[in-house]
Amino acid sequence: MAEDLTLVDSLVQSSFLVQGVMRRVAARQDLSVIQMRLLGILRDREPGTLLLSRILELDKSSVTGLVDRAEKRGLVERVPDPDDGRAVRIKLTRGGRAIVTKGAAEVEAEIETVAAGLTDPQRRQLAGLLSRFASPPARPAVPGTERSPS
Amino acid sequence: MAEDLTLVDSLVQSSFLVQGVMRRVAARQDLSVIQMRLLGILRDREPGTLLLSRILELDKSSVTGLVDRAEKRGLVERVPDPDDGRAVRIKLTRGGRAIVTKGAAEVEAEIETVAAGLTDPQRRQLAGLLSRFASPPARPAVPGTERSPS
DNA sequence: TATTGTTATACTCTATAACTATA
DNA sequence: TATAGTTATAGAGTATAACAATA
Repeated sequence: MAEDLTLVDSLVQSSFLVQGVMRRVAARQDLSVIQMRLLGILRDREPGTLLLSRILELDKSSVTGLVDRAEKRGLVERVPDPDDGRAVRIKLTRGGRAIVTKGAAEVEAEIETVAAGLTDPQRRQLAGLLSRFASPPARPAVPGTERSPS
Repeated sequence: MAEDLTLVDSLVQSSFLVQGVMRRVAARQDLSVIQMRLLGILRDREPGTLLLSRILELDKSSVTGLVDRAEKRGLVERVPDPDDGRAVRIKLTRGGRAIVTKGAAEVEAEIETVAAGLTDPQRRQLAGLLSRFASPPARPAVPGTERSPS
């Protein structure tokens, strides 16, 4: 069983599978995937609204709302940018960091479970191939794009 | 460059990449990913509201709204189920089929572009590994789960 | 003038609870 | 009683357009 899918089909189906895992993990903290992804991005950065909108590929006004809701729940905070009076820096609170750390660990664990059928060499191979796929060398992308909650 | 990510990281990142492709392709038809996914599911089935809700992992009332909007745009239609007076069958219209066919081709083309850096054997290998990942043999899932617009 | 960010508005997506109709 | 589906409601997520403040 499980006759091989095409490359595209297998990528599309696994993307839904992974998104489903993230959705269930985020839901446990009463968060959406996009909220968890926001927290994931903030783990190693303090971007402004505009940069966040480029990373997430959302309109800046959508980011304002996203950050509003996260801030209301005490997960992130806005601090004034010392170098630019117009700008803010958005950063994780301690509570936000705790939640994203836990969420990342749970996503990791659940995906590892799904991948349990693969041997170690197969896992390394898959990781290597996907790395090249997910980060093509010649990609004129936005700096910092596609860093995600893991 | 592109030092290898962990298996989980590469899966998460590629899932965002693929979802981004689908979002842009669907947006060209002024559709969301979930609407395009709905059309994709209907390509080879005429499920009822309840079965659709299990496939999409949404509440049945969410499916009602989803189908309402698709029907209003002439992409799907509800026909009475001949075997059950309570049920409906949701099916693609001709226009809906045209759109999903085009969308699937575009997703295919865009993902192929991203995968252009891989050799043929690498592509086969990746497809094979992902197939086993995306459809683990021992998965007590809902029948029909995770079929997507491609 | 251009950039950073927010606000106002409208629509889609989603879940919960309550309901109707049929089995 | 149970099942299939819809409706009412509320909230999150998103984009567009217009705005304020700073560069």
